[in-house]
Amino acid sequence: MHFPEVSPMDELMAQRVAKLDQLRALGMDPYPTRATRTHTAAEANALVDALPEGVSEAEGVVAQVAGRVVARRDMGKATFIDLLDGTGRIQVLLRQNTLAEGLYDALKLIDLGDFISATGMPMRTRTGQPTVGATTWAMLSKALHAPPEKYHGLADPEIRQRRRYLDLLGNEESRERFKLRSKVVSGIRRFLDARGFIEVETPVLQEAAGGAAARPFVTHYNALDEDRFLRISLELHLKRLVVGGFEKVYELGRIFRNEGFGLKYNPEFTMLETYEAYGDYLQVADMVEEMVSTVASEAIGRDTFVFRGHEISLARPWRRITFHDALRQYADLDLEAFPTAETLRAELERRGLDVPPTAGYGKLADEAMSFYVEPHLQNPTFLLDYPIELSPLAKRKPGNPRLVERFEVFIGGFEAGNAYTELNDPIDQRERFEEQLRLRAAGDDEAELMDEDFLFALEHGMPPCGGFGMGIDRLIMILTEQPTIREVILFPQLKSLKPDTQPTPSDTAITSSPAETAGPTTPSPAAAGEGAGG
RNA sequence: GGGCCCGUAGCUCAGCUGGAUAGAGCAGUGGACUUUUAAUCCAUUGGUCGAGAGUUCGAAUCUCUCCGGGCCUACCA
Repeated sequence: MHFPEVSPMDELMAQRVAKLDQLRALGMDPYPTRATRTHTAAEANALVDALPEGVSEAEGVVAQVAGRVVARRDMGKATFIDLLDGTGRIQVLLRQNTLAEGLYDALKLIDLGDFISATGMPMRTRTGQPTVGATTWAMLSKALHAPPEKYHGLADPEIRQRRRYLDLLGNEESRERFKLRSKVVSGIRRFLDARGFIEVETPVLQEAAGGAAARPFVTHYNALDEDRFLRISLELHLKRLVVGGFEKVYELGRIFRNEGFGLKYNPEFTMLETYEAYGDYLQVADMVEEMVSTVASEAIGRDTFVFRGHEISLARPWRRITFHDALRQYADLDLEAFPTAETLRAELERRGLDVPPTAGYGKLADEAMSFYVEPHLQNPTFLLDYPIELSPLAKRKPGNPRLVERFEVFIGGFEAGNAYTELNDPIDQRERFEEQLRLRAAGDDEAELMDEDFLFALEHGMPPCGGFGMGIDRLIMILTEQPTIREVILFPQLKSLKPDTQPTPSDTAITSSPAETAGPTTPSPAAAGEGAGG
């Protein structure tokens, strides 16, 4: 195994713990209650960069910076320390002749990973590096473990994902990637808000999880002594809101699907769903094109990406092709020649595809699409007009009762989004649910369940409506050019650690003499913490 | 579930066709150095080589079992 246990008090940690006492002996609290800073690293750097040509000191300016000690170069009577804060790095120069008595010697109590503050004049060193020429410094928080190796960083993917804090504090690319994710998400919100959408929140815990073909997680509600299901989609509640009169709604939230995890799957993932009254799936397609290309350009500054070896352009317009035409083009398969589940199954088996025994017509067509078509769809492509069997919540296509007005959008060879002209005929919707129940009875445990309240809502009338759903994580994968979903989720699902490898608290028990400031031990744990401050 | 691969110091990794006391860099400790930036230089601490069993005069190295993990595949619109 390559996963380090939380070590018992090893030698390195013992040395750091001993420094706690040494700091206290010098009158320095290793964990002071609060800190002050006047400048972020970025502000301090900018201040120096703004100095006129030939001027190397910001005379009269006193800047206090704070951050984690990420590098240290000890030159004898001068020491350079690099601090990392949320805005970047700032170098601090500490010299024996500019620090108060004893403060220079106390530098040996600073280790990599500690948080300190340093105060002094912003300046430029001989080599041009913006630097705070410190006249004093203070410990803000002492770290008891060494940070990851400074040059190679933390490389083990498991530790990087399981202990993301170590990845983030050691690997700048990782920090940048998650900042980018945040910019994309806020960009999506800005885009939708600007178009008059309102953001809403709907229940995660549901009596029946519907709106998608997936198995839910089950949990137990103690107060009612009933099971609840974690939502697998946002759809049915958002459409209730359209019935209620909200014309443009979206929700950006976590959904949960009880399935395995892998390169592009995580059991909990972030979904965007939008519903627009008086819209249809073609209007939604226009909006999606605009939203994704706009957000990519704004958040990342470009609209071409290299994803899994393919160059992908998000520039508009995006290609549009029907589901049937795509199968004709990439598989030389004409679905109209195989109109029943039996004939289609026979054809796919003749071609050597391994299809699940319970698959109905829709599932079979989808299998063929996944196998033959999906890998070719690198640049954004809308696949239009799906078989009705695959889409129990979408409205029929006028003139062709076997198709629905639906698209899935593919980018980088996988599905990134899904949209319908929403089915608003309550009678038709009831029949579709009944068909789903038949599929379920035939062994498809991902088929939709009847949702009587949703039907009751539709029976009150829902305006024509275009709806859309997009897996945000997959979009982020493309925009950050990451081949795995785990690299774009801060804390991805991982196998649980077996008990004998789990850190045990007693292993990390630390003994050092109590701080002068420490009060008597509170006898009741319930009385501790939380109440103070404010 | 199937296939391939990995586990050596706190971190990043060598060593693996069996050979003596298991190495390097970083981090740590001690020392030199008042403008460095992967600082440099000198010295030095630290390892039950994932665990167990076996083969052998001798195992980090070969075999088996187990533990933990990764990748691919399968499952998963």
